[in-house]
Amino acid sequence: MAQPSNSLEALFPVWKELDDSQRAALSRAATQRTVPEGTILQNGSADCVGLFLVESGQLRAYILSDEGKEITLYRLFERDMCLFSASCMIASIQFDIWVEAEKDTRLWVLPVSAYQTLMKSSPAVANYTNELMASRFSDVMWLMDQVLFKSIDSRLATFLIEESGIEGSDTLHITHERIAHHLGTAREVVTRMLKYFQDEGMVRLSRGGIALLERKKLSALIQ
Amino acid sequence: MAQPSNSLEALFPVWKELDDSQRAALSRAATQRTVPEGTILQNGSADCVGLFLVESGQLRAYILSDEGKEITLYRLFERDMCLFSASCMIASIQFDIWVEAEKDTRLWVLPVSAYQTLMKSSPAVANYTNELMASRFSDVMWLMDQVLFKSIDSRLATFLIEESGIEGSDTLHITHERIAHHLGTAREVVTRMLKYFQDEGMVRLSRGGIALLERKKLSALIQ
DNA sequence: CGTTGGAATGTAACATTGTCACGGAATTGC
DNA sequence: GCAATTCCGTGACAATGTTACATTCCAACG
Repeated sequence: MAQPSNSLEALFPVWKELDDSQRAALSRAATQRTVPEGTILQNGSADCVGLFLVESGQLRAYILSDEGKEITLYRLFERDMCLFSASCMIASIQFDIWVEAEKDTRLWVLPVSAYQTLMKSSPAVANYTNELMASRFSDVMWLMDQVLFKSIDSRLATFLIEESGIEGSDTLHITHERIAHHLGTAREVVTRMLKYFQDEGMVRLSRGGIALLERKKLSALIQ
Repeated sequence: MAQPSNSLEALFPVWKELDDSQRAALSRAATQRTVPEGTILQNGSADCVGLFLVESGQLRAYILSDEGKEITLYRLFERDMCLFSASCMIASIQFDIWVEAEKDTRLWVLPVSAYQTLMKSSPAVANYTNELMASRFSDVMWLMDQVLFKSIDSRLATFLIEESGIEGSDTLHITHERIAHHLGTAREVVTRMLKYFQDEGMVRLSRGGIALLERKKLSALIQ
């Protein structure tokens, strides 16, 4: 059977540090999964399937309040690995994260038991996991900085520019509500600020769409 | 020479997983330090002395904005270890943390190089470091939840009760400004809310002091 | 002792952001 | 075409943050 273009071997950075039996065990345990956009891959602490290794597509990790407010913590792209879908693997993790597919996504699932065995026996895997967690930690600290120290106009401008980079286009197809969920604010606040951006000529709004007209002016808003 | 009551052996949980040469190397590298209340042990990314292992006293980790706003991320007590004073050890850490002594504190300093050698060679140490990072990550996620989803009265009530637990007293000796720095808000906001608490009979205020009068009423504010 | 300087607190006015309650417009599914 | 749903616009108000001071308390000093 033909290997897919992005094999486990190519995606998992510490593969080269593993010995033959470890490689065999991981290959045996790993499975592939393809999910359509919108799929909730992880809801809070509910399940603990294993680590997700993104082969293609895009995931979004976020937290959710009792009242339904949400904020995006970080996003995962090709080659990124999602630790928190396996939070039961690490006893000290005491919070609930949600993960959804932002695009149709193909991913490897590495079961907790197999990965845990690797971590216990291989310092390389344990240290890689460490770096991975530190990387997500850094993402969340960046977000903390944004939430605490930046104003909404700055944060919205940052988001629009970032998003246009991800999509590779000056026109974003996204609703105000989705933006609000990314930023952890209310839809009305986004609408209000976008309207101001439009009045200033920085964007052109349409239903479900935002065209960036003046990147320089938007960038100037970023503190 | 007499060992201090809290030896490295007693404080470092994975000591028992180390072999003799590892123990010897760590003992040789570790130094002790005693710092008075108010000492800044770590400022941003400036230095990278090593891991702090608290023997006695109390530390506070926080972030600081350009404009001088700050918020407490978590606190460290006896037996806790501070990873981020050694952030250079983990390449993926991309944020700046400040650490100050909230009380006179006695701590061990484990130099980065020695600890890194341990992590590379011992899965136990690497996995312990993992748990440690996950634990701090959880602290920060709790804070994120507070900042995003809770109101100020709830957060202040939570802080007062928590603080009285730490101090073991119903009377706190702390200024409004220090509380504001813990909560990541402005001094005036704390003053305003405390005045409300006092009007409701929940606390009695004095210069530099807050007496908790009605814990039940305070607890009821916590969402 | 009185004085004085700094730290801590009080407070009013205003700006920004979040919440609530709508209504209207655009799109989708019959 | 029509109904239902999604998305957006908007005004009023609440909560929190900011600015700019005034006032009070305390400790140190002469």
